[in-house]
Amino acid sequence: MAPARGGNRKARETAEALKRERIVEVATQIFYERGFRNTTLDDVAERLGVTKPVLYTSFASKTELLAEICARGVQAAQAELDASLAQGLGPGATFRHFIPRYAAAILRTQRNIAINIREEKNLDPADAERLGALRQEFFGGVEGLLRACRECGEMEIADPRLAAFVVVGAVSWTTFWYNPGGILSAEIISSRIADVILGLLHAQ
Amino acid sequence: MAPARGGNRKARETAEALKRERIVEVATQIFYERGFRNTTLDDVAERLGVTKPVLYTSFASKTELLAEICARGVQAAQAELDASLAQGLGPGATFRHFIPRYAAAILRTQRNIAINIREEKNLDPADAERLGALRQEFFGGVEGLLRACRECGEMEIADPRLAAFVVVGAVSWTTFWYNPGGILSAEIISSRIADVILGLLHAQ
DNA sequence: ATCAGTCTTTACTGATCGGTAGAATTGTGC
DNA sequence: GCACAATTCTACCGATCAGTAAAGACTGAT
Repeated sequence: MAPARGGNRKARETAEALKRERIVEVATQIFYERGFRNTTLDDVAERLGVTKPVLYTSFASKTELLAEICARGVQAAQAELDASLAQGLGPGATFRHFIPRYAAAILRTQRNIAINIREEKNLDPADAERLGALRQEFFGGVEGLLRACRECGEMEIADPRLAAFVVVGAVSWTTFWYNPGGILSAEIISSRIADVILGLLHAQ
Repeated sequence: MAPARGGNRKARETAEALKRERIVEVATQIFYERGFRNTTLDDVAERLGVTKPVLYTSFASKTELLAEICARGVQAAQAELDASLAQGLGPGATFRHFIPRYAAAILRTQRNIAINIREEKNLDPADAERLGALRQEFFGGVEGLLRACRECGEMEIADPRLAAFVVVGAVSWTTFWYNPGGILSAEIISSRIADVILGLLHAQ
């Protein structure tokens, strides 16, 4: 019954990964509810049913935990962009494929996005720079896609950069009003937001 | 040369008002740069060339100062809405009058808006409620205006509430990318944003 | 049962900072 | 130039909390 040495190690690593995941999950919720600086690591540990030093076996510092939480939002958005680009469609079709999935990803990672926006000044400068670069990369991708749409004549876009700001802004802003327990489901909102944006760019 | 008793008192009150204004101005800048919790009142006092207790002659607490800063953003937006409504125009014309001025007001109070969004969790609960009510009032006004536009057949609006979210979101989001020192001036941005929004609602 | 290695807890430290009491200073009117 | 009021400064308190060291508990293998 006893697992071999290798298996044991693997089991420990899985356990560690699960623990890390639980910490991120709970911390995301509390940071979102009360704010980063109004939450102590004792609060996080308490809701996990453990004590503070346990957190330090998975994260080197409170800000490292914050950085991990922030990163997940941008990464989810970037993953949708990558997936849409990988479909091998033309610019317009790629954009139409992307938008509803992007909106859905933002609603899914709503708390991460909100924390990222709110707590940017509490990040370690190195992390802030890293995350800023990720955001830039994503934004550049959206802008590039819009520019491609314009160049092949599929959409009327006066200023691709401003258009990208409006698109990203309209989607990101849902973070501040979307209520998971409300009347409108995430599916309906992401689909309607997509309609609005595509209508805006005459891209339907 | 000596002012009368009444004049002296008035002078003192003006001085107090000016002092209060300077404190708000400087605190807005530093809170915006470093974040509320990363700024000490000693920092604010230092940049003003005074010491901490001086701040307490104008504000009862650090959070009261924060609340004042946050309130100014919403108030500026509300003032533009009120002014547009007071023109006595029809819904569509009122909306077209309002949008560019609203965008300009947000760019003008950019730092206040950003601080309001970021530091909401650091507000005193009573202040948070008060400011939330102000925001609600403003949002309700925009939603009502859009509903009126739809009802008199001036615009195609499927869901006035969602439309209000998109309008407020598109404008508010400028807070996070507008750079006062950048290429695009506030005038150009507010005018272009207005075009985008009005185009979106087929209201031009 | 016992031992070794791992994980968890208790208990503490050191630094930070909002807020304040009382001394010192400045300015004003006579 | 003096009395008196208003304002500002110096110096401190007390609470909070990230982070850690060292003791203790658990686990599985022998």
